[in-house]
Amino acid sequence: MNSELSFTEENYLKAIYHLSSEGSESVNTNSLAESMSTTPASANDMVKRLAQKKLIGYQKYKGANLLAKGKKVALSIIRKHRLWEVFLVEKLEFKWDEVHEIAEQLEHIKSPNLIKRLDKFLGYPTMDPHGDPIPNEDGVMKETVRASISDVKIGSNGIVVAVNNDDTLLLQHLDSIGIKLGSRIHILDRMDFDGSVSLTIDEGAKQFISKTVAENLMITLTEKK
Amino acid sequence: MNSELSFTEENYLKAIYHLSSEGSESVNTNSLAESMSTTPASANDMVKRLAQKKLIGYQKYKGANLLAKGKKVALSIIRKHRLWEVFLVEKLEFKWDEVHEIAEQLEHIKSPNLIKRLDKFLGYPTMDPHGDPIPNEDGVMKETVRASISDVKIGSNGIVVAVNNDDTLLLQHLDSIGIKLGSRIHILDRMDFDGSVSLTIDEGAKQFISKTVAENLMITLTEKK
DNA sequence: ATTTATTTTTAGATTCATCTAAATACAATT
DNA sequence: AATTGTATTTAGATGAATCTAAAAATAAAT
Repeated sequence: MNSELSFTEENYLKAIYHLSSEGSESVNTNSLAESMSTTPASANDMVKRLAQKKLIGYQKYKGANLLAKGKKVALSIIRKHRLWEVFLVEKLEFKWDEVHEIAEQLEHIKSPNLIKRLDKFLGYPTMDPHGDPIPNEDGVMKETVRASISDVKIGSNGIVVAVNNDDTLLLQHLDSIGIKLGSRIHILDRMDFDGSVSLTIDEGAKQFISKTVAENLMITLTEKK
Repeated sequence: MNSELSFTEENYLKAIYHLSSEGSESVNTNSLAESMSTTPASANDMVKRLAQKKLIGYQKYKGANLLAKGKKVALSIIRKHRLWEVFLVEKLEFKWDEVHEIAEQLEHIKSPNLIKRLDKFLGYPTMDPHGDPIPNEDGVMKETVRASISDVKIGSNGIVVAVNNDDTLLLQHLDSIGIKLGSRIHILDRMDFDGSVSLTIDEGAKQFISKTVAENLMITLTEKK
């Protein structure tokens, strides 16, 4: 009858949410296992457990999908993760590429009041330092219209709102060339032969970024500069 | 070779520290079990594991005592616990009787940097909201000279620095009669027949507290008012 | 429609933290 | 020194969360 979930259970729910974009489509065992850095057998064990607790739907060989209860949990974990990231960056002066793994731990702290008060203390932010939206208490978040730099038209202007990757090396590379959340981007050109992109950052000098970097950089489109 | 300790292991080390006042004397199985709200058998299992990891000294039937490594861990957990309590009270505006169980979770967050930055953010406090000293990075803490109100001479003045008890009812009672950390106390009299004490709080009107309350209230003695 | 390859599931083990119940050691008294 | 009582330890089980290795089901390709 203990409804407290383990850290692992919470992490699986979060992974299913992320893998199924909004928690609707069903997630197959192998990709879940990969996302959790574990074996398909372990993922399958966990899926059965979560299904028994009515947090996810699951039928043999058909994959897993979040049920209402499970989606609620996933969104609350994501909310906590992102609020803690804001705290770490804005209050403790961490760089935005250092906060992910600490937030992975903090997101599991259980307290009915803590997150409410943290949210207030931070001034009710709607985005985390990576530009991802923070769900409100009911799990609702404003989705921003965003696109990868590799998909956007030449001549577009936008603001960096997310990096689709937690790889520390990539994040540090971006830092070194001066790209951070909130940076204003103007797309100058895209090279057909290797997919690299030339652009300006905050109205600065022309720079090149590789196809891989372009693919992982998400911007929201803006009209002009 | 994984040196990461589980939450439970950390909690046992902390309990041994508290039970052996400074981690020197040895702690017997039964009191450790009681302090961890578990059975002597479980405590004994854990003691064997911690001894194998060279965190505590242990010989059959002789009890457990912290070794240098274990004491360091215990003090670092206590440091984290108390810093988080300061954060919760001073920044998130929790009352000081609400923070213990949240800090019990936060104290296990692992990050080489987090506590350093939190400490700085809080202005390097030396005491937690309950008046307990916060160990520095090397595990050193300034011990304040303190005494229970039930032991102190009539006519003494002091400042409330700690409550030797986490019982929520007691903490709420203190709150309701206006006693909090930092309150200035003047001892007027002690009744022999029931051990109750009359005193003033922050130069206010004369009040009575029961023997039990007096025993649990620790003050540091000050010269005058 | 078979065969082959991939994905998914099961079966059986392992480790951690716990338990109950029983055995053993130590301490205290007669 | 034998007895009684208490503290401590062991033995054996249990439930998570994991693993490897093997079996079964589904999907893809000839």
